[in-house]
Parts: sequence; C-alpha cells; structure tokens
Amino acid sequence: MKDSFKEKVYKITRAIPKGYVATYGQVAEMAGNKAGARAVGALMRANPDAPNTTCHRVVADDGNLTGYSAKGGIERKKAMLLAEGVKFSGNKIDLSKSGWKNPV
DNA sequence: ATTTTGACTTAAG
DNA sequence: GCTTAAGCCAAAA
Repeated sequence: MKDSFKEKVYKITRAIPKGYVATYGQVAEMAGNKAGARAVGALMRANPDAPNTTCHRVVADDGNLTGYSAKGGIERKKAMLLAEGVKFSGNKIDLSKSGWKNPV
C-alpha cells in the first residue's frame, strides 16, 4: 500500500474518536514524521476528503484552535468540538481531558 | 526543478 | 507574558 505521508495523516485524522482531539505534532508523529507538524497543517488545508476527514479534531500543541479555512473559522470549529463533548478551557481545548492518544 | 508559503513547535529576547 | 527567530516537512506556484 502506498500510504504516503499525507494519506497516513488523513487516515489518522479520521481515526480520532468523537469528543477527542489530537495535536498536529501528535498526528505528524503517528504518520511517521515527528517534525512534520507543519506539513500536517498544510495537508489539512488541502483537505481533499473534507466530510470524511475530521480535520477539526486536529489542533495546535497548546490546545489552541488555529486555521480552519471553512466558513465560520475558529469559532465554528470550537462550537463543533464543544458539541462533541470536547472540554474547553476558555478559548482553548483542555488537552488534559480531551487530548487523544492512539491506543496502538 | 526551484522558490515560496503555511492550519506547527521550540527556543531565545 | 508576548514577540521574534530558527528548524522541520509537504504542497502549491
């Protein structure tokens, strides 16, 4: 299988359970490139599989919401995550409660 | 093929 | 605590 870096990133992003979020660095590391956090963001922006790839469950390492090219932007993403049960700390995600880690 | 940009992260000032 | 700089990777121009 030709799982390129981006395909892995999309797959991993899709694998994030509802109510949880993963950081770009985390996804990048799972995809095989620990330093590819930026690349992950770039791929999310491309997001060819938008309704299939839950790109809104990927956030910055600090739990801060960044990017989101779609309509509504950050506010929309925040509302969406909050509706899924993600715990927010003010205007950021509480990674201590909603931080996702891949169970192998 | 080379250069630029970007939804990152960490370190230093 | 916030701003600036540098390092990393991949896609787009």
